[in-house]
Amino acid sequence: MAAKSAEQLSARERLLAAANELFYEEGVNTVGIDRVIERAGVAKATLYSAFGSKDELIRAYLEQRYQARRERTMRALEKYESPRERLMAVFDTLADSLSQPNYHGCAFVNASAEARPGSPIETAVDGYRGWLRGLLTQLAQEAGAADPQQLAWQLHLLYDGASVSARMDHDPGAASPARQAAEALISAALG
Amino acid sequence: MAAKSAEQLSARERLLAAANELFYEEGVNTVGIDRVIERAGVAKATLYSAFGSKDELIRAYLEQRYQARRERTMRALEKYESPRERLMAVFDTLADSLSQPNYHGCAFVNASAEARPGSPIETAVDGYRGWLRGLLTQLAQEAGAADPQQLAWQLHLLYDGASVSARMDHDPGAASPARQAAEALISAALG
DNA sequence: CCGAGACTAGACAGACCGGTCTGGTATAGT
DNA sequence: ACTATACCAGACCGGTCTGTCTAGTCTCGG
Repeated sequence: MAAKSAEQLSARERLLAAANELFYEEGVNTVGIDRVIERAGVAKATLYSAFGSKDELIRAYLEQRYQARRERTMRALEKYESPRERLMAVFDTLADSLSQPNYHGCAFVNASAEARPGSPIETAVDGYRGWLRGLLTQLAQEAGAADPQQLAWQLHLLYDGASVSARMDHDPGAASPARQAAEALISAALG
Repeated sequence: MAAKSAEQLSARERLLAAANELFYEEGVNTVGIDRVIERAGVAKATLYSAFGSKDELIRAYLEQRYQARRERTMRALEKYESPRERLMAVFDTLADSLSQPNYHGCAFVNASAEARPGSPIETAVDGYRGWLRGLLTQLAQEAGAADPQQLAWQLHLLYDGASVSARMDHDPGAASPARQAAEALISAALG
């Protein structure tokens, strides 16, 4: 459970950590294999025995971010009882992410923009988006929305829009209008 | 005024057309100079005498798309009188774009995800986003919103979110929930 | 007729790409 | 003590990248 100290991380874990930093900050295409292994302090052969290809390393990097986001979001949900509060908790978690100093946009949007069609990247992206949409839909239904799928889609648009705006407009407060809009849309959908 | 036939387009125009197709469909980093000049039927030296660098070609490509979108949007606005209808016309134009068969996401979001910080790409992106935000703010103000900047920001989030969703969820109808949400937010902001 | 400007074709440079392979070391299980 | 495993360092391969440069063609104004 406790975090391992840097020296005792396995080669695979160090590779994933290095990939997470470099791919997220500079883009999956810009960053070459050599920079990843250099930061991880790992031999090139080790990377290829662990992941098989760069595409698979990228997929593992996205999968890791997906799991981390899911856990963070679910942990925030647990603090509330009502579906409506739980919906807003999703946007609270988003606000936390967007206001972090090294925020560089949604990793999935960025990776998808660089991905070749049919690459394993798209699989990871679909998984992440499917989970978030499903979560929003379920909460919208529990809240009693007349059309839960429609409300979930609208909230998903706000979620994505805030991620885009935070990066492209250099404004870490983009989650605030998203949150207010979400409140208004939820109220309208329940009335 | 009339479109020139393909043969009498200047080398610069043919380069911009080729860049528009290739960069938009496959990404600005993935597509190399050689593919652009091959499609344009132009020598490499001509590209570099006309644009100076690949980055500048990308900037010109984005600038061209920005102008095209601005003209299309403004033309749609002119058909309406009331600020509220004019706001919705912005989303009508968006719906047209998203439902085109070769839609590959917002060119500015995609290019920005691939851009190195400080590259001329960011200048073009800022110009585009500043124009759209300004337009939305002005219309929101004319419509009588209590907080025009807040409403404009919210609508901008929906606009971006729909672009992202159309591409990443493979759903060209993403403008529809954006439009409905925009209606609800505008009503709430005027009430 | 002459020369300037715009253009084409393509070789070339230097860097970097993803990926493979060899060779050597350190450690742990039996 | 032997061996399997995991790992590191780095050479190497074929290919691609942006950008430069040479050399030759075509057109048009004066």
